[in-house]
Amino acid sequence: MTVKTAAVLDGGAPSAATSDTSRAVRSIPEATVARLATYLRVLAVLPADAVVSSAELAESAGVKPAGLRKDLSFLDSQGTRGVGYSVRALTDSIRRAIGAGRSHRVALAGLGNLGQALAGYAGFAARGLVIAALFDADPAKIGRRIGDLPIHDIADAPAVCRAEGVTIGIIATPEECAQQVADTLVRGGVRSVLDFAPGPLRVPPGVELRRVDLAVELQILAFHETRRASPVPAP
Amino acid sequence: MTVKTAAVLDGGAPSAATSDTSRAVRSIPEATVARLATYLRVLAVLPADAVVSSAELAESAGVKPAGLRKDLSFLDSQGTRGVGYSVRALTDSIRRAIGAGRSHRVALAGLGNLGQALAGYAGFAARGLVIAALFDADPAKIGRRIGDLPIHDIADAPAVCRAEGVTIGIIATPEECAQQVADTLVRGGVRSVLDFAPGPLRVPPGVELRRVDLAVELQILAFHETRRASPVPAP
DNA sequence: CTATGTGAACTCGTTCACAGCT
DNA sequence: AGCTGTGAACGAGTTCACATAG
Repeated sequence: MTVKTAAVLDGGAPSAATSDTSRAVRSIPEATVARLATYLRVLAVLPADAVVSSAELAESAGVKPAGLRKDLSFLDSQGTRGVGYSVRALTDSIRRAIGAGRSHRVALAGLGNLGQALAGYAGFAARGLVIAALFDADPAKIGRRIGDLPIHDIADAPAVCRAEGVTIGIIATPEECAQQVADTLVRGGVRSVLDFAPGPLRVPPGVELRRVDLAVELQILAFHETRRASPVPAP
Repeated sequence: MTVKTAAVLDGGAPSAATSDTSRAVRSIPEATVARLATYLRVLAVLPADAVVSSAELAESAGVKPAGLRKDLSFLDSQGTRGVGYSVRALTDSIRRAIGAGRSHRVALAGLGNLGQALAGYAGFAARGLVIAALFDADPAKIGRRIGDLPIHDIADAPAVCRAEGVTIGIIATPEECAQQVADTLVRGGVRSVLDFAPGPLRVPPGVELRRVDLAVELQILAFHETRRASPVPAP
């Protein structure tokens, strides 16, 4: 088998790159952050007072022991040599490093099937993510409620986001409105955006952008399928 | 701003790694494949008889010209020096390389909100992906139809998948059943799996696995938010 | 003697600069 | 002159081996 670290795609600005509000904090590699989140989930199902070895954790998380230790070396981790890691201590440590400590307020724009799936997604709260506002542009949806949150008109996003202290935005709208929605959210003070809409999206410097493109994911699988069909071009 | 190539997460087997049905085909880097898919989308909105420069395409796709050309260098691409790329020729070339040529049949397991969102997702057909079978374990859902496809009992997956010639499977079930569903699909001949369920998933060697973990994506944004809060530890 | 922590080699991917067509 | 194609430098991330602490 071949486990690949999922995908991606950048869709944002040309290069500008590293700029950011805070200066280049010499810190945890993004790839490591992703894995730390996974370790956190694995740790969650273990008794708080217990000790695990890197081998055990790695096994559960699907990575290699050495890699796991490398990841943990980025935090002020405190494993005990010859023994292992205290589940409680390690959990706290990762939480602190990753920001699962403080809670972040997120806005969700676009309440089609995908948006509703996201709205209903558990595991948000567990990770310190609080969905604080819902937006859509469809008059038929505006005003209705999902759970105990009302769906606001996307046009009101700037005001609502500020009022709710939202810093993270999720875009689950059709491709056409994605850019406009992003602009609106950013105007509301959103500094990190997770975009599910296909197509390029541009955000101002200082705003963090991540994309998940379903079509691209599938396309990559298709690629591997195709490759299977033609073992080797011609040696 | 900081555009990051999206995420990920492995969750699969420990290492086994590179093994695969076909021998290591010296071929296109995965990162490049992801971008090629994007270029394809950009190209789709251009007149077939037209010529674009790497600069123009790169601008639209959100990458740098040099990088784009590097990507294109992996295929038998034929740009004309001093001029640019023929939209038609380039499109065909990418299609062929990526496998958007032949059509792949995919099975979708789990028809909750996310599953339905996926089932309704356009852009599949456009990319040569055909949803050929739907599965769920909920008796209330089995037998109903979405579009013109009936929802089958996941237990029938092996038979149905083989009958339908399915090679790609999408798992949109709750975490608890993910592993079992994966096993079932694989038994039905599925060779590539896209997993949306959190938690680790193990597939046999030779089966390609990709994961999209919403919680992890969000967690990464939260991380950047947190980092923003503390500019620099203490110089 | 066990399991952690990490420097150093290595692999993969990105960036750049420029040579080569047209 | 203009834009493609790519070798070579660079950087990020992964793997490994081993020194180190309990």
